[in-house]
Amino acid sequence: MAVNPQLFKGSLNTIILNLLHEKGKMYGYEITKKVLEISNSQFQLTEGALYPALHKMETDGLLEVSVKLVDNRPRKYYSITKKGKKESVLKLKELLQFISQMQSFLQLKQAGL
Amino acid sequence: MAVNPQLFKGSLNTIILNLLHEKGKMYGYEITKKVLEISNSQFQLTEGALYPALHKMETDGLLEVSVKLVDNRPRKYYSITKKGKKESVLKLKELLQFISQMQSFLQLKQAGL
DNA sequence: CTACTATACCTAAGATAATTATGTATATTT
DNA sequence: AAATATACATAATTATCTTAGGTATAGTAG
Repeated sequence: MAVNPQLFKGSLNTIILNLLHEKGKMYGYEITKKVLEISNSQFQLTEGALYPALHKMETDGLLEVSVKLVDNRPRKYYSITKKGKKESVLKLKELLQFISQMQSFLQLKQAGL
Repeated sequence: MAVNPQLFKGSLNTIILNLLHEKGKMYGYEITKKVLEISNSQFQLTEGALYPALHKMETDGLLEVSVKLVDNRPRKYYSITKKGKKESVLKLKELLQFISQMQSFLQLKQAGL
């Protein structure tokens, strides 16, 4: 009973930013696994969606990268910048507003408006 | 303090279907005004988004149309089909799941996971 | 009586963002 | 030896929305 992935689309950056805000630093592959885990396998964040999103947020100055060599393979750790933290708080607010908005819409529906 | 319109994108059809499920029949212009009203002007559903969505749902058999002449102008009333009702219930479930999913994500965040 | 606003439909060009399908390469498990 | 997991990445396509425009009638404001 997976959640319609369409709904997550608008919240992708919000999820990533808040994860990084919380965890400090993570690398791409780790993020995909973590999101799968905390969503009980309901939100499969594909790499084709993730990597371009990470690159864009880096370009926008929300994230910064440090590369580390692990097992002879380079890993790109993303951490959140000051600007990114502001953005993550903002996006969290927006998400909460959206949720409350949709809930009141559904309540109106049940009230028979 | 308007809600980020990006978040509504994935819920456009859900909103339209549930409105029509509730109200019986509505026409396009009426839907834009109603959505603006019940969202306290926070979600401006543009016509460029609405009409293509209505046409697609009609093609998909979720909606059906009856044209009425009001003040010498044709109005296209959309009503929901049996198939559309099933879809609206499904989409409502998906939305509630998404909301609960995001809330548990935010709780995990506050718990410091 | 003219201009603006509201009503009511619509589409097309462009932007954005996701999916799907690949591609590369190493390490581990079967 | 083959398959899976790890770890990065991009390109083509598709979906969906914004922006901007178009048509037309009716009512209101100056």
